[in-house]
Amino acid sequence: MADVARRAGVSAMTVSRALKGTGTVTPETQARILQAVAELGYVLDKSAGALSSKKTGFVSVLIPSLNNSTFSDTVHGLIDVLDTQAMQVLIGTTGYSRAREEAVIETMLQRRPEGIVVTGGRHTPRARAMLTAAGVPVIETWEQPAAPIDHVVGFSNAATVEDLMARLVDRGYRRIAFIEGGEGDDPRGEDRRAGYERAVARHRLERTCVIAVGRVPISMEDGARAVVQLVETWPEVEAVICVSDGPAFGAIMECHRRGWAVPGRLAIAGFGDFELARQCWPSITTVSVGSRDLGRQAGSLMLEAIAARYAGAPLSPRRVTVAHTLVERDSTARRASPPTWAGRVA
Amino acid sequence: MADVARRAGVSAMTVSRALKGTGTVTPETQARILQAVAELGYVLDKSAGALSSKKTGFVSVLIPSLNNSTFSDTVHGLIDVLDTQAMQVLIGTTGYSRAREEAVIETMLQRRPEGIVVTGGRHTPRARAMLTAAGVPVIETWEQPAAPIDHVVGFSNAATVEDLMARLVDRGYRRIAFIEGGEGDDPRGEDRRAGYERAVARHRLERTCVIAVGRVPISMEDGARAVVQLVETWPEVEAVICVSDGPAFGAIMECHRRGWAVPGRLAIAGFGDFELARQCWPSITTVSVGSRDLGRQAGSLMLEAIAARYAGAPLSPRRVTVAHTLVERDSTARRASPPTWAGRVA
DNA sequence: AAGCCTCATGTTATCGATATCGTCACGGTT
DNA sequence: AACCGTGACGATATCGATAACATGAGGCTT
Repeated sequence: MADVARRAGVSAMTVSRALKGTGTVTPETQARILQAVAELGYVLDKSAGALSSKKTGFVSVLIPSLNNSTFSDTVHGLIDVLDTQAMQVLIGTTGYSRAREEAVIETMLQRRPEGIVVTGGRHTPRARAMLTAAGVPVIETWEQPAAPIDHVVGFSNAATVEDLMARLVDRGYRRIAFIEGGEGDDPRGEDRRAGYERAVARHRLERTCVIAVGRVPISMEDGARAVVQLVETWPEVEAVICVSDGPAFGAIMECHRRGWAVPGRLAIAGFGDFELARQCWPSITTVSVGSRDLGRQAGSLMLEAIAARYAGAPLSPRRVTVAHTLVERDSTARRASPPTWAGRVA
Repeated sequence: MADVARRAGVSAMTVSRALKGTGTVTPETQARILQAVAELGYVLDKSAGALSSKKTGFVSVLIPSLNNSTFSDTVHGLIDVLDTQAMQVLIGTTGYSRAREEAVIETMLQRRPEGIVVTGGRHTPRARAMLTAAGVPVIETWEQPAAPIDHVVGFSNAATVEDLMARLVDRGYRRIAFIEGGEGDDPRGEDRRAGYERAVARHRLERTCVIAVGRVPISMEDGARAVVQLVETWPEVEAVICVSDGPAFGAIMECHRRGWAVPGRLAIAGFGDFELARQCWPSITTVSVGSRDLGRQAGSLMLEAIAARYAGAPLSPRRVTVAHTLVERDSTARRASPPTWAGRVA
């Protein structure tokens, strides 16, 4: 930066002002500086800037995995918003493990983010302590923790599945099963299952039928395996809810392979409203939670919280509930099961 | 850090040494320091460390989008490897736009990454200039640029589709179409299409049939629309290759909806070997490029290049070609078309 | 026993920017 | 004409760590 200053015939301070738009600089000086910058190919060093201004321009976000389109949507939503204020998102993946989450949080804190967004509301005690002690806004997402660390932008996973169950019961299904992950730590999946169980009780259904397969996040293939296991174990089951759209899709494809009509033989629903659910044949009944919008809302709240903190009036903990929508599609249609091949095969 | 030093009765320098494992510190001193750290809840500030050591611990990676499972797989592979050396990955998304890529590169350079991984081999002139001038290892991935900036870990998109075409021709298909994106900048998609065209010429097929729909990256729904358009435009077409597995899946589902047997009426192939392709019914013939492994290889090369640079012997540009594999599945099976419903509908 | 090496630790300078305060010139006010 | 406010810019201190060199205590060599 000193080089640029010399070349433009000004002080480093003026260069700094010119480059970040703050303070007052004469248009001519500004032009001279920008030209010097261009000639020298100078690039501002934000690490240094961060050190003196105590603002890193980072917001950390922790998600279980990048491969899950649902969470990457949320991250995209966050980026959409934070990008407008030139804030950069530092992404960390926790691999559905609280222990890894704790480790990632520690790494992240070393970068002094101005805000932290985490997925879920259950953490190791040390993780929780670190988040609290960080002294920056924290947003927990995708759940509705009973005792939030700070802010929350989420929804109740249990409630979504309860609603879905109510709909299925309304459509006349009584023997409804649930497919979930067998190993690993997936609090949101557990909540959904709890919602299923509550619904079974509330609607006085005969019994709960839960098939647990694979390691979270369970795959399409796990769904395929699970549906077979389900039909073998409880042949009387009429409908099944999968913990997410991936396994629901796998289950449907397996039914195709075996010639089990969906929803004729078995109605299948998922969670998440992946693109796949809309495009699948039959289209999959699911719950939409608007992941990208969830990310955007978290982003806006984060900007507000950061600004408030610098203004000396930290935001008191906010709880934003994002709406979920039941998307009823063909895979649970009660009669005239749309995907029947009768008469359509050439 | 001074507080920790005082509490442990040592100098800040010793604390620094203890914390980053470098240098020599007596076990007792180490223990005392770690205890002071724990008591004070002190967290190292890497921005400051980066400034003085001139090592940020960042590697930037630019991908078109997080939502594309293929690229996130590559990023995961990168993280797998870089994590072992406590290097953090800074992810930037370019939204399939060279202009955005240029902007993101500039932002990234302000963070002084120790290495940069970009997707693709075509960039704006300024982007290229910035990458060159950055003075750190650069790896271009997912393509085989003719004139690389520095290192390359990729494959020829054209060659993969040529291979796939050869296989289809081998299976007896002669009228083969290609479905691609209509708007937007997707160099890899264009390469694949070029491979398709070369194959049409080489095998002396009657003509090229290209359907372009939607904006890149094209969706499942785009694939569904495209296949309808295809059958209407060229009813004689026997097989179609889609620019990726997403639209291939959408096309297959649309065929189901319309009662067009796959592969009986139309064989359909994709690209990328998404999980969906394996689980779909019929399973989708595709090209696998091992995205995660690609990421791992890029990661290893990056570590090597970074180490070499610090050792004063920068690595001369390397070109790593990752193998692609044809995965032939049911969606292009020539006869006894597996997915026929004859006799399986109850 | 003198000399040397090694190990653990301390001192000082520095990384590259920005916060803060100071300076100076200029134009408007009374 | 003296005064004051404002705008443009400079000088200095500082952010929090680490590189590089210095120091001193012991153990080892011959």
